[in-house]
Amino acid sequence: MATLGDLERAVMDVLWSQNAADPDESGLTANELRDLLAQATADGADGKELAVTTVLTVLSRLEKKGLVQRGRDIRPHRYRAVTSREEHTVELMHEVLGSAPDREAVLARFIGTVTEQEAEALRKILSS
Amino acid sequence: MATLGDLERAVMDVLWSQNAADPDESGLTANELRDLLAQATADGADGKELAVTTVLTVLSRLEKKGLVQRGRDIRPHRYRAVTSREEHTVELMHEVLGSAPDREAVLARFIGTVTEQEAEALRKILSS
DNA sequence: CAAATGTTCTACAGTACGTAGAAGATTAAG
DNA sequence: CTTAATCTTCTACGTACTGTAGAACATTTG
Repeated sequence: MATLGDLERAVMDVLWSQNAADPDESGLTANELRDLLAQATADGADGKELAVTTVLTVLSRLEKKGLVQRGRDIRPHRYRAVTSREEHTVELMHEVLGSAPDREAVLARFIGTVTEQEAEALRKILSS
Repeated sequence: MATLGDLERAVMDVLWSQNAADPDESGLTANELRDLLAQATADGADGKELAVTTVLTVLSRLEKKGLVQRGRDIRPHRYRAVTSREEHTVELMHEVLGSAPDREAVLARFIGTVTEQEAEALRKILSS
């Protein structure tokens, strides 16, 4: 599938948060994204403003990778994540799992490594 | 963690198969590996012999990534996978899962996507 | 229309990976 | 032990991906 770089990942994180907070939102513009990115990284120590073109380049690449959709009709284009973060994560997990010849063996081991709380949650889900 | 290239992956596959077939084996030499790789790809259409140095370079990189261990004491060095393919896959799944803020949500969705047979296996494992 | 704002093109540096030759190290053969 | 065969390390190069952004083109607004 698609392996993401640090910045690409950061952009997706912003888009995913946005989507989760306001599912009906039409998306973010490159400028809004740049500001949100600066904020997000400001927590740590970075907090630098990227050039808008940088953000746009990344967005184009993410679009090509199928992770981002852009509204081309309206003019400041608006970008949003195609899938939720959870869906994306599940896809990745499947991709990883699919690379193993013995899926069940992997699953068995995998289960052994999750927390008891998570195991409990899984039991519930599986019994329904 | 470590993302593997095509050749790196192919090498790991050979090492993992070897390990599975003969756990007490001391490993493979670069030359043996090269031959096995040629065989493996020969099934498809490739089947070309790589230069031994190519294999050695890849092995060094895999060693640096912590996926391969080499016997330096004996002289044709012998290489083997540090972990089993299953363990490795589980690690990757965890890595992916860990990148999500809501692990349980991801797990829930994930479960919904496995086959019924696998779900059954999971139930068994979780109930023990 | 001119100015402001937004988008696309092009570009470059850094890193990862596939690929392997050249040179140095070690073992085997005579 | 000296030479030949074998093995390992160093160095290198092309390609692809990513972060980064300026230059040029397009669109909207005043």
